[in-house]
Amino acid sequence: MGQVRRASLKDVASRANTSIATASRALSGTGYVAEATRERILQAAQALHYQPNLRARGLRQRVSHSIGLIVPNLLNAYYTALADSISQQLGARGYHLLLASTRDDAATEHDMLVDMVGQAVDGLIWVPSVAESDLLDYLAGQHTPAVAIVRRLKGDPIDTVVFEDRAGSQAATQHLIGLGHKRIGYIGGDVMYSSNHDRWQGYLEALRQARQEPDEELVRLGTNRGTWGAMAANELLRLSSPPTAIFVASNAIMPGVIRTLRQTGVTLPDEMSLICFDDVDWFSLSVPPITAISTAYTTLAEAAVDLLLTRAAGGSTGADRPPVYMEVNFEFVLRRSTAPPRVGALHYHEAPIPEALAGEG
Amino acid sequence: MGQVRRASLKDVASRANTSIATASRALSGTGYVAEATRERILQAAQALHYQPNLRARGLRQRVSHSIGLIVPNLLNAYYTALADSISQQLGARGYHLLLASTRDDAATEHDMLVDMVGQAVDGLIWVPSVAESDLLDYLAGQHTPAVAIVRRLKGDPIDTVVFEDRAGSQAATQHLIGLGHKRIGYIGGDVMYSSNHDRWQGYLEALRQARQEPDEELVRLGTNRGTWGAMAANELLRLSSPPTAIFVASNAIMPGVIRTLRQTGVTLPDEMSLICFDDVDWFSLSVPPITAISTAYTTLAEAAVDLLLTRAAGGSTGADRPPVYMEVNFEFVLRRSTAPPRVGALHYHEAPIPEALAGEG
DNA sequence: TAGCATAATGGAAACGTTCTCACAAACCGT
DNA sequence: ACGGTTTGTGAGAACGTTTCCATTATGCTA
Repeated sequence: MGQVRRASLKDVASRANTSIATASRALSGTGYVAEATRERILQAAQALHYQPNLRARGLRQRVSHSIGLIVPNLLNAYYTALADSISQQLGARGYHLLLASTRDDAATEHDMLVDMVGQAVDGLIWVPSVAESDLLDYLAGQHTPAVAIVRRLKGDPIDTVVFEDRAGSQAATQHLIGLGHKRIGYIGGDVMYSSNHDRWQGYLEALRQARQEPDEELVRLGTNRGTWGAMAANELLRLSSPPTAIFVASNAIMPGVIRTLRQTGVTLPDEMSLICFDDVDWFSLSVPPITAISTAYTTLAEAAVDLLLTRAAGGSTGADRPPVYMEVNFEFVLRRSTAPPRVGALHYHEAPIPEALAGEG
Repeated sequence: MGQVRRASLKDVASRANTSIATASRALSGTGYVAEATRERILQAAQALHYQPNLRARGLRQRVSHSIGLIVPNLLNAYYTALADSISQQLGARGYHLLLASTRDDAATEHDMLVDMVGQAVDGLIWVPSVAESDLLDYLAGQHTPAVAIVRRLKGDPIDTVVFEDRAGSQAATQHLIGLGHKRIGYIGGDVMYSSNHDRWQGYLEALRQARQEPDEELVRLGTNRGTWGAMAANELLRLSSPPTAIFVASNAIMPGVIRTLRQTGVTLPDEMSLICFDDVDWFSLSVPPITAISTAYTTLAEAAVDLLLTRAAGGSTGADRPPVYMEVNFEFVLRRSTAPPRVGALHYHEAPIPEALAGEG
């Protein structure tokens, strides 16, 4: 009639003919326990394949050594790289990772967050999908520290680490301006997300600084998806005065843009310059290779984990210090998809609306 | 001097002037509780922002409603798509996801797995990095059900869901053979992993069926990384009698292969046919678009979750039924990177050893 | 030899739940 | 008026830990 459950400390203790308390001490290495007894206990534990129940331990110690990560999805290389990096960081510091993806659905996001708090995570790393959230009060009420990444919350009420969206975007646009472009298109995601908002603003800012009047026609705000890129690029090309360069604000949008450009026979970089915020590996293999603003995922991950764990440790380091706001540097990666504008008008073939791409699902 | 911890059931109960037991019943909706009392309790819970501690609940109920996922990394689109899909599946079924990535390091893998069992997950979805593992005995001892995905364990001792590595590989090779290729190169990962092993075998099998003598010179087994692809492609090109087609066994290897081909000026598909096991979105944007064997991540994820949860539910469905082994279908995606071999010898430029690519880290 | 720190042990409380009971009150059908 | 069901409630055990505390040997110093 072998037991049908995992061996518990009680089992170990009784097999080693000792008390639970002593067994606990022996295994955790704290407090007094005679060498002989320790030996017996260790052996018993070994024999029973004893594995401490971290859930119970967490309950007693009120620390779970686990943190939650909430991202919109795992299909965009953006979040994937982040998750991988964060997972590494946490592992190295003895923490477990609970992962949830929200598909940018507010209700789902709410549920997952509440749920993670329920799981008693020690902290939360969170890509918020909304700028203002009742979840903040909630988190405060539950005494669960959280750090926002990638996207900001209004007023930055909690620790925040984002990329230099505005500055990077500005640099990209300036690059195009510097090449002599007068009509620069912008294809980006929904500006309700701060990252998209800031990139958009960076673009406008650069134009203003160069004394170029922003043309609303040239700005296409949609979603961070390949399908949107295809549509938006099509629209830009059909303008009576199409752009000579396009700044794409997310790698997820790029496949659609490139596809449309190919289908319409517009050549890069002669007839159209193309630059993207956010570098992914296949950009360097594209024909021509794509110039991009590269962001340091690892740095962001490190910063976020650091911030969170310090905050979670609380007490000593001052749990009530004001929220920290950080931006991690971008890097300009010059490749071959940008060049001075060609003189003369742009001609392109009539293109069918491209079919859906394998997007973020 | 407000409380510095989360509100517990006790707090709710005392605020509602009732017992813990009744509060529990009211909130869980089980058993008898008077309407008036229920009202009071719900209000108290609301006021205190009460959130049940799932850790404690799990302890008592011996069910955690969480499952662990162990993957080699999250930078390869392969595992990323899988993780995303599994995360969706689990979320929909009310389960939490604990994620760990091992970097294919056996020691790390061991630790993470033991750790997850310690967390008392209800089950494990696992990409094993070794074919035989003492972890199996361990899992059995801990009564933690697990399903292996992507890679098989020797003898398939537990539920297993993999892709049709062998058949897909065979189909890819047959495609090249059908085009008339006589010298088909193979670039793949370490065959200690069953997926790589089976793909390699599928390739050999196809050759044998076509009465082609496999040439060891043409087979390059290394790692699933871009850097390896670059090296291996270089080696193949330098052969006195180079291949006219290359079968690449993993998407992660492709960037390096393509880079080398570009650098040496070998044109696709005229001078070299290229086909890849495992389709990723940028293949369709490559020049030319890459022919590939596409695998159904979502299907695999669904199957794995189904299998695991049934197993975890145990009892009713027969917890002791023999392990299930499943393969999920591949799809052949014909694009433009494959063509009949060109007559005449292949010429290529001398190429430098390409620098490291952004690989799996 | 008394006094006292040190070493070794086990009992029991606590963490926050759920859930089995026992009990009491109310309501029923005879 | 009586046995029986239904309704409502709370005490307390249990889940598997850690940890505080009390207890007992043991060794040492004065």
